[in-house]
Amino acid sequence: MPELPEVETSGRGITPYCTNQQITRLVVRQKKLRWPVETGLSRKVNGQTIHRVSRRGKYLLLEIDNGELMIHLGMSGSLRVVEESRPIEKHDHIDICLANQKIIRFNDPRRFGSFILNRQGLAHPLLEKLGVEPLEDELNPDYLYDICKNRKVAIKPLIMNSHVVVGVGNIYAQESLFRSGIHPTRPANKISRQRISRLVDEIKRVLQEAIEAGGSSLKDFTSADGKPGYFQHNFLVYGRQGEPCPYCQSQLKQKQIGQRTTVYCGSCQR
DNA sequence: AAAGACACCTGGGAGC
DNA sequence: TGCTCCCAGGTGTCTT
Repeated sequence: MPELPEVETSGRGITPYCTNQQITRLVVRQKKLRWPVETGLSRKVNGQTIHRVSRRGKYLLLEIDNGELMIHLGMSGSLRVVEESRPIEKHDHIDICLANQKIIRFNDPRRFGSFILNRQGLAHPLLEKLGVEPLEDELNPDYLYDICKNRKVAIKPLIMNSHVVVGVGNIYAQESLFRSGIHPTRPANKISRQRISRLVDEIKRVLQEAIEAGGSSLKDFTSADGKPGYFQHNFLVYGRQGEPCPYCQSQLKQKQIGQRTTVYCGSCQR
């Protein structure tokens, strides 16, 4: 399940192989992704050079001559660097073939991902309304508290709202709320500035730790066997319903909040 | 404007 | 073993 740390790690993983490389061919085997892959995409990017890899939210941006390839991994997508000889596997939907004989291969079983040629830069409809980057200074206590004080919605869906802050998915929302001792259903406007400040710190910390863990577990992005493998992080509450709270030992609870499963500690989180 | 429901899709696990 | 059912997850879009 690619959350921001996996996206960041994927970007770093492919960067050394594709930066300043010419695209010799683009192969689309499956057009039906989250949005249909643009007709003639292959022709449009053929011969262009990838100048830079960056990230906005969970979108990876591969800057090319006349725009950028905007890749979203959805919930099950992955990118791998493979040799040309590597057999095509199930759900290998798109190949970016490069002049250095490497292929950036996009695999996505659930096809919630997307592969878009963006000619509008940050004005693209999918980018223009995105909230702040969690690891930048723009996510700070002032910013988040200002938003929270006017909202009655539960804090968990609020921090998962990509128009507020990008890159906080279900897993890291649960982890950061647990670490900051805030109950996931607490209305956003009923949380003190001090506690919001703590939450901001924990969001940054949990994401940063996961990126560092990913960087070490993914050092070879061309690894022969298996997928790049989303790193196993030591989650404190995610997926641990019924287990004892790591802080107070009381049994962790599970609840649907905004159609998303949420695990939390009823005594540590208020 | 805010909040909630819903859709998209497949693999994997549970229950029969 | 095989079938059916349900769930996970991100996020855009529609409805209230």
